[in-house]
Amino acid sequence: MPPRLGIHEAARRAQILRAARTCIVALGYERVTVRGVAETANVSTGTIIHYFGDKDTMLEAALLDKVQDTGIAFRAALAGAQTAWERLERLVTASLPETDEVRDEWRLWLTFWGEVTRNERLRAVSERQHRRWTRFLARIIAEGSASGEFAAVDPAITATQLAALIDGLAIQTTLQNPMLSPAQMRQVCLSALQQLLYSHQPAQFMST
Amino acid sequence: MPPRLGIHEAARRAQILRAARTCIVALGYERVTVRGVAETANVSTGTIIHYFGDKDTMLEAALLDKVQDTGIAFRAALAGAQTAWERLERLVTASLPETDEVRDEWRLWLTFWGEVTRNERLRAVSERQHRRWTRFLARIIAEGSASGEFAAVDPAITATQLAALIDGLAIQTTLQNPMLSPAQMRQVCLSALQQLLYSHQPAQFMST
Amino acid sequence: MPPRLGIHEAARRAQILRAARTCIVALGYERVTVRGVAETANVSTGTIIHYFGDKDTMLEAALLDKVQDTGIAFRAALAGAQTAWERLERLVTASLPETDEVRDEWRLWLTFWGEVTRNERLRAVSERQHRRWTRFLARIIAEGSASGEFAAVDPAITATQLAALIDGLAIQTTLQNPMLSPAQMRQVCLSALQQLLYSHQPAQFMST
Amino acid sequence: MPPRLGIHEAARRAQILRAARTCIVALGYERVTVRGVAETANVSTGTIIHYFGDKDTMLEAALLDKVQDTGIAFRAALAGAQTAWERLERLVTASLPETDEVRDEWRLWLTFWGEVTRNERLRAVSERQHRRWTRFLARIIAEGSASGEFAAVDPAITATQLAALIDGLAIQTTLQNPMLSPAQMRQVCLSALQQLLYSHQPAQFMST
DNA sequence: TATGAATGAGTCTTCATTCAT
DNA sequence: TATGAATGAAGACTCATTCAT
Repeated sequence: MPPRLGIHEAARRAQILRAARTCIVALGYERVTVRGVAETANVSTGTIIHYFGDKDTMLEAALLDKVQDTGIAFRAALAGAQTAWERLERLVTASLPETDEVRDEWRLWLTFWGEVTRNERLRAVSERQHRRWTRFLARIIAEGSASGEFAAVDPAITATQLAALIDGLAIQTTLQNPMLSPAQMRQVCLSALQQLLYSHQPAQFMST
Repeated sequence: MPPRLGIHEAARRAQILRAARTCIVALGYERVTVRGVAETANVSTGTIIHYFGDKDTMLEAALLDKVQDTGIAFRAALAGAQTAWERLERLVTASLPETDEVRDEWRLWLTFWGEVTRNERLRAVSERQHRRWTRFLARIIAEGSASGEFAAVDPAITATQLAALIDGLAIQTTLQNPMLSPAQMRQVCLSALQQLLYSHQPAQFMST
Repeated sequence: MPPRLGIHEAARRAQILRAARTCIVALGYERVTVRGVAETANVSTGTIIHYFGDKDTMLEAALLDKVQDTGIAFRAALAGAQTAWERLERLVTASLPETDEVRDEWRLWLTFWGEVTRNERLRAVSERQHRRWTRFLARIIAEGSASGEFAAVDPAITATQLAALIDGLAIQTTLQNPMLSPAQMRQVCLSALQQLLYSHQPAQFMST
Repeated sequence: MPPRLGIHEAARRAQILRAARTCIVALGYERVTVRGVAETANVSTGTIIHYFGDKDTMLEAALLDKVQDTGIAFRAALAGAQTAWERLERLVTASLPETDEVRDEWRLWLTFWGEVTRNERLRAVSERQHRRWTRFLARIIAEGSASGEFAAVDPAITATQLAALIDGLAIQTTLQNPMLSPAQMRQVCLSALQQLLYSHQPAQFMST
């Protein structure tokens, strides 16, 4: 049964990593215990060590596994969008910490950022993921600019601004700040985005 | 009954909290140990428990102590600024994770956000602090609007946008993302801010 | 004020020892803490060490202080008793763990016995106190025998039997065994005592 | 899944509990440390927690384990006894704190009584055990009465008296009181017992 | 004489990891 | 491959004791 085993193994790994993420979101990165993940995943502690070698490796894998495939959900959100604005609007909407699923994903990001400052491997992934995400946004913005839908903005800069805006707003919304419900986050975010995309670029201010 | 005990005690507390923050930044919230803080602060573990009752209380105090007085540094940064724009520019500049001190403060915030999701008391402080900070920004923006220096924007909304922008950009800069050095962060942030403040408010888009 | 000081000191000591006994009864010998006694006595921990040198010395003193004066209450109980039997009956009655005060005293004895097995100094006091108590009983029994009120028993042996009976019954009654309420203890004890004192001494059984 | 785990586990538990009793007798209930028990039992501290959850649960188990099976040794002592008196005599003899084993068991009881006052679970066991023991004695006494060997005494009351006598005497003997060696305890105890069993029940005294 | 802040050794307990099965 | 009993290092916390005041 050699071919089957690989599949089985992959399923085990995925099962463990999912359990690990549940634990991370519930308890925080460092409060996660191997035993806790084992129970959540319905396996023994030995199995986890068997698959990942040690706890830290498993926890990193749990973060990376999720962090790296964020794009998938977004790509799905774009299906059927007609204009560049509509696409950006959908991405923003898909980012709102409105459902438990999305909120848990943001919590994972908050945890992730907290860890990245002290873990070089995570840092590399964070950087790569941010590059992917801003390039993805920049491409859409560039299309909108090219078609005349948006003003002639710098796609890379505007994408960076949009990404920061979403992250910054999502922090407060995820933390359940009553001043920034998901609906308000949407409004505030799209309002800013509109000004970034449609307004005449004002006279350049001094750079550093 | 030793004289001036209150003063001495306050100094001890401050000494311990400073040490705790050093440990948090270096190791992460949960990896901090009482022994570690004690050694950093040059006191015994017993002293820490004596002053704070338990580890968690001390760690919370360490976060709150810093998080709550952020405004002080900012107020200092404003001295001598002539225009509203100049004031905002200085605040942005003061926020750049350029020096070790500011970068450590941002690291503390990243850690803080990671913890807030699981700690109601921290959540309340996070919210209060965000309210203070955005109101502080809104007041400056309102002055600029009133004087005709800025367009007639909604101060509260624009302040929320600016705060999010700073937070979102600072995450990447603090994490040493090479695409967003402190200088680049400054440029990207001020560029967005200019568009938010000076451009004609475009026709209102659809709200939720 | 030299003469006053001695009095004051004695009062302090008594205050501390009373507090210590309260703590012992409530928590058990070893669970008593210096801080706990200090708070109960409304003094500082330093004061306790000042007076007794260390914790163990204080705890021993607390036990001895009480254990040694047990006789006082008993002597009072005898006032007005006409016959030897009446005297013994009153002593038994005074021994019943019926009031909180007497029950707490028995609890102290239970604790004391638990400690004596490992503390030579306490052992010596325990022995002396038992000798006093049985001699006290023996004297009354001898008087009753001499006057013809009781049979011609051996006072020392009968006193030992009575003391054991009281101790053994009091254990169960103090532990709130529902089969042995204070009233039942009284009945069972006096019933046995009557047989020991009034019946014809049966033919001597074999000694060891 | 290791074979016969149940058996192995039971042996481990017994090994730990025996070590715990050794420590209790040597040091006193509260002075026992997990580390000490672990070393005595030749296991790790982790193993103890693994089996019992926490220290208190283990200590209780150590007491209960012994306290509950006291009857076994006594039943063995009865083999070959012809008369009811002989049976009681053997029980008394088996109770003498003469050997280290029996003395240690009495020390355990002294410790146990000291703890029972503050532990409801232990209290329940103490009560149950006392009921068992007195019923066991009462049955023998009833047989002796029925056969005409003893006077027509109330078996329950006499059993309670005998049990108290044994407990009370054993305290002093266990505490090595020179006035009450095991041999003397035997004599004093059997002497009283004889009067309780053979003498004419005197006219009933006043009940409460 | 009396205080109580400070200490740090020692406690229980947790938990990642090992390893025999 | 998978288990989970066992380990023991490391953690938070307790508390008797010291000592400057």
